[in-house]
Amino acid sequence: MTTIKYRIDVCIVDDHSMLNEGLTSVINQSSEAHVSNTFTTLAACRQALMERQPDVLLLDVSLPDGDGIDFCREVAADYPKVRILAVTVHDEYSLIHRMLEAGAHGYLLKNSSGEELLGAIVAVWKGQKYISPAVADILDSGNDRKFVLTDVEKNVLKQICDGLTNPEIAANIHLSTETINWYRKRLLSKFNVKNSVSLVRKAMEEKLV
Amino acid sequence: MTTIKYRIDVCIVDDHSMLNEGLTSVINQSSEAHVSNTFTTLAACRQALMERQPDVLLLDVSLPDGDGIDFCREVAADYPKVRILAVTVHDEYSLIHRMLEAGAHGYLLKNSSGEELLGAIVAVWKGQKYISPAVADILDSGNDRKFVLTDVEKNVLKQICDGLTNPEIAANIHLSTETINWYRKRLLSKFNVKNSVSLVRKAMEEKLV
DNA sequence: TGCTGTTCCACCCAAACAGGGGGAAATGTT
DNA sequence: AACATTTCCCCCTGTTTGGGTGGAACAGCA
Repeated sequence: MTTIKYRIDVCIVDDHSMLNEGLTSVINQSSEAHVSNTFTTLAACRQALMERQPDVLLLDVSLPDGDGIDFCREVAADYPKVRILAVTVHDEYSLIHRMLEAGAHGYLLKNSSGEELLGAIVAVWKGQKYISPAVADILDSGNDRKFVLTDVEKNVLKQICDGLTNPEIAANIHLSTETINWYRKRLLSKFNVKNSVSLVRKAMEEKLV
Repeated sequence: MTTIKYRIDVCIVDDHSMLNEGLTSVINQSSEAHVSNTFTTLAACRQALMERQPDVLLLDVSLPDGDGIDFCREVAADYPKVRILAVTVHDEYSLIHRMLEAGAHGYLLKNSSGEELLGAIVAVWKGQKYISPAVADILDSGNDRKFVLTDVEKNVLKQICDGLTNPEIAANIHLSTETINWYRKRLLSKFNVKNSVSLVRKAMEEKLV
């Protein structure tokens, strides 16, 4: 048995305090890392980061407080030495992609084992990227059928999902009703569906809303 | 310090093994209960129940294997002595209502503390119902605006959500297109929305799909 | 400079949707 | 038996949608 020189300093941001307590307990039982703090809101975490930065930040995607993706970008910019490991239930291509693009150093699903979590913490701490196998599969398979949308298309899609009609959307973004109708049809074609209802379902399933 | 006579036997069914391990660790550190087994699928749990029944079963709603609600009904029928405590992230009125109706003895959100969890385990073990305060609020506030749908309405709603048109649905359940159209309009009115897209969104948000 | 792609707008047209009306048969309740 | 409720069907109306086709303005790029 080797002597431990250093235990990685970990903070957790997740609104499910059950998971917070559970993960803390699991991590603290290990010899590689220990949890110095847990938060259930982004605000609390942001506050604490100003005082003190952990080595690794475990970050959920959906917080009551705001968006884990934006927060990830924020932390990566303000505290580049903090390694960010996304820990979430969301296995949608779009979310994983955006999270990694926002500067996350690893992405783990909550159905991973505690063992894998510890391995991931060590890996990102060492400066490696850690993508769990299941997530890597999703990234690969999603690569061919990823939905590339222009800004206007995203905007129109969002408003369609909110139940707005072509004339209403047209009024909102100062375009012709016919143009909006054209975008709607392009979206139907890109998502390979035949009506707006299916479009909305698919967009929601892919978490593009 | 009092002497402990008995520790409540707890099993956990949740597909997020991180939470499983975490909860196990939290519960086992307490003096009131201990975890005898954890499962990530309903099938595994069903198998184990035939051999041995715990005092309390912690049950998630969404399992990869099937529906936590149906499973709850099944366990309540086959093993009436097993107390079921729902532990989930879902805070929608419809789900809570159906879970309790299916025979759950308690309902806890995953953002509850470990302390509250232990209290809940003890409470349901004693034969009490445990509804966490946040959940009780939802049940109360949801009582007035609950959506009561007839069987046909539910059927039509489901097919609308799948993107089927009036003629298609009419063909499926052997009714006139006009009748389906009438049901659609009744749904719009019941959900207080003005088009099918909004209807689908609301139904999905309320987890009625 | 020409090429390619994106964005925007237009027109036709059939189908589907949404709002309003009325009405009949079956079922259940009292 | 009288009553309400549920379920089912039909009509009319205007709006919205979805499937085509076509074309102009503008960008980036070779």
